[in-house]
Amino acid sequence: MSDVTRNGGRRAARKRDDVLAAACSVVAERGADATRFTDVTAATGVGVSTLQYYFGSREDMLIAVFRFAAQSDFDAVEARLGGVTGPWERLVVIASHLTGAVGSDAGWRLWVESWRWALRDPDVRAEVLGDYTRWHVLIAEIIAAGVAQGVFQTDAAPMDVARQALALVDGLALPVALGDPQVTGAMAGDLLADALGRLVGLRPAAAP
Amino acid sequence: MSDVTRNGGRRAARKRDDVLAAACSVVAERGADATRFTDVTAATGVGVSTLQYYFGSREDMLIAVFRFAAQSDFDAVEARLGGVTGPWERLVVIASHLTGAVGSDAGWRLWVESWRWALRDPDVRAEVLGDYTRWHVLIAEIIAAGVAQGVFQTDAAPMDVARQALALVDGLALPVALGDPQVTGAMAGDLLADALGRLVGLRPAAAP
Amino acid sequence: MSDVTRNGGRRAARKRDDVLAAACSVVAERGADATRFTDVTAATGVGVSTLQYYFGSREDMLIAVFRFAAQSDFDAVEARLGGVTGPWERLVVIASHLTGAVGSDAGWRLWVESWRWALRDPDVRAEVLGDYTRWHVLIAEIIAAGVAQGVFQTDAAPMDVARQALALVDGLALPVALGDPQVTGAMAGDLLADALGRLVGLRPAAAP
Amino acid sequence: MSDVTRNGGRRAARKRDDVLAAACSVVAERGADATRFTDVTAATGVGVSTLQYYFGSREDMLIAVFRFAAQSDFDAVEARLGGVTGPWERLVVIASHLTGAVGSDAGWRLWVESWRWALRDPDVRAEVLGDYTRWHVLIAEIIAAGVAQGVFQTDAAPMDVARQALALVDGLALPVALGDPQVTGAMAGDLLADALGRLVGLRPAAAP
DNA sequence: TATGAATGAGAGTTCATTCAT
DNA sequence: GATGAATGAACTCTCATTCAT
Repeated sequence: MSDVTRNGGRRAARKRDDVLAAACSVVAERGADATRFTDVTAATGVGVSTLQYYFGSREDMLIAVFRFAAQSDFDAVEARLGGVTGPWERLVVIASHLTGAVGSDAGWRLWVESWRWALRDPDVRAEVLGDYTRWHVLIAEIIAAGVAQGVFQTDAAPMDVARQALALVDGLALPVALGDPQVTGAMAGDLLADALGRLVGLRPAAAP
Repeated sequence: MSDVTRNGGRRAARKRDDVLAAACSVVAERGADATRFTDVTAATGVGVSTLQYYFGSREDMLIAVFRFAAQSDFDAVEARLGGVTGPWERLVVIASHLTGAVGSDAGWRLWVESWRWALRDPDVRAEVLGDYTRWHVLIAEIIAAGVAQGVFQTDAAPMDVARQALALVDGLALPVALGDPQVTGAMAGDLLADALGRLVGLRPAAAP
Repeated sequence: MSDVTRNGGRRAARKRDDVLAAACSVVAERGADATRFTDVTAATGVGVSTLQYYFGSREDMLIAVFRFAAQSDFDAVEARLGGVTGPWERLVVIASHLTGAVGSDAGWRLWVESWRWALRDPDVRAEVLGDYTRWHVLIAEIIAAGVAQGVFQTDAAPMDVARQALALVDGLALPVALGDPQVTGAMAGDLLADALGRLVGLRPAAAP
Repeated sequence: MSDVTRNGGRRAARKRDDVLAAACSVVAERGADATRFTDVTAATGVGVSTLQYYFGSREDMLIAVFRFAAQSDFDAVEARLGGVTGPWERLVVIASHLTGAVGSDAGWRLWVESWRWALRDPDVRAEVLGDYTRWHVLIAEIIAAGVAQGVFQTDAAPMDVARQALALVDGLALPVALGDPQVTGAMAGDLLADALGRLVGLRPAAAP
């Protein structure tokens, strides 16, 4: 394979990823069921046939979008966790990312779209549950570390606390995404921090 | 007019409600976007044009389903709360209902479908937020009563605790609905009870 | 048959005629093909079933409209011809009526709708040709009288001249109805009078 | 691109035109309002979706038919005028074409369909008025030439005479198209020639 | 590698009509 | 005499997909 070909391949792969990123926005805005090839076409300037060439069927494209979005989310959080060492602060980073308090709520919307698709598609379900577990494990590790460091105080299993914590995050993202006037982003952040603090047994001294 | 006419009207209204109930099942199973007139037709034996005669457009039918399901949910919980007086027990009733620990998870699925639709339709959003507030208020009243009776101990505003509690319920329903093998219904119930207890400051003496 | 019944019948017949008149307006505005029961319903407040009770099928209703409109037109012209005695003046009355220079162009539009329907429906064609002949005869009589009185001068058969005259009227109504900015109603009237004058050999002395 | 591609494009364009020509017949026979996609499908063997791919919506197809027919008409007359030089003869060519004395009356029917559509659609109206003016101008030029050559004798403006002449043609086409037994094609031709002669002041010497 | 042409399947909607009252 | 409920037929349109280039 010549350099030219390889460069072409790389360029093509990059273009495919660009299209994928644009498709994410479209799916986040319109919803997966309502996303047609034409919508992605309009958002990217790439023809319908080309999309099919890249992804296969429409369903394959949507699944590619879910996977891409999930990975992007995880990557983004890992990047933001990079310099943060305190268990409580790490928890807050994750929470604020997922509730969309930082960044747009496209991530959360795609998360919901993935859930929904997973309800009916076994393959997607497996992937979503896997991602779900990745979050649980990540959070559980933070909690275990917090307990070990004496920042948190709880005798519950870290994995259980992680499940409770992630449930809280997901559940609080809803009214924010819906634009509930009674639950603004800032309020949601406070409610979330307060509840997380109670769940992990945040010791008063460490409270903000 | 005559009794016959009135009965005819009543019978018609009942038939419409029967269709609506069946449509709820269909939407819960297939998802709102994927629910076609023909799907409801297959589930009810009623012709497509009759569905349109009853509901108007397909969208109107879906919205009718959302409304019907939300009201049914609320009615069911109120019925189940009928003989329950203890604040903690009342809270558990609500939680167990919403996570589908009792009854099918059709209710929760429809709840998710409503959210999703609400993200894009302002009218539905207003209704969903209204329903959301109804739950908040119901839970807040229980919490306030629990605090007054000394069963709960928290200095947070009951409405805020209610928001945290409902978020937990919503968030924990997700893995259950997805059939996460690591979070069965029973486990979710325990996790939920434990977390709710921490949030409302359930006094040890009252713990089950 | 009691008086009450007869009055009821008369009242019913009048109502039917009112509906028919309203239906004429609807057909003139929307065109026969595009006129639905619903459109007439909206214009009259009468329910669809009642329209069917009055007229039978939709097609029957349209044919009733054509017949009603044709008769109304003829009646209106005869009324306007009542006090007019001069052949040239009588001709002008007819011309001005048909081109819609006087009154709305609903009459002309319905005339066109009748033509079109007649192209495909033999029964309507027979009626339209009959009406057409009525106009020819009426005009031919006027021309014969004009020639007899020495107001017109032509050696052509009056019936032939009548056919030419009516053709002119019909043909000039078109651009007026279309709102051709180059052929206003007044201009059309002048063109028509001029051309009719030439066709019937209007003697200069009688020219306006 | 390549010859093959270009041929493909040309072939496609030709096919579209074939379909258009067939659609003209269908519209002429059934009327525009009554022309369904399936009617054109039956007449061409081309699938419904292909028609939509070619023309867009059903309305767009009808408008394409109108435009195509109008242009065809004009082209045909220009072709027939090719070798004819005498003003009177040229006038007769136009008249005989428009009344369908030569060729089928599909052209005239489509002309009527265009009028009708133009009554309700502003875009079509503009096009129809434009075509109308083209005919007016063509006829006016002939009349002016005839006057200049001394074949015609009239002091009216050529454009006005053209309007009268075209009105006559349109108006006489009606009974012919309707199959009025009292006005056969030949008679209509005579009536038309006679009336046109009077309108343009055809000098006896030049009469046929 | 990338894309336009063509097409079939399926959906929502309109509308006249029938039936019962 | 008049009308609402219910329903089947027909139509337009959208959209994913296949084929050829």
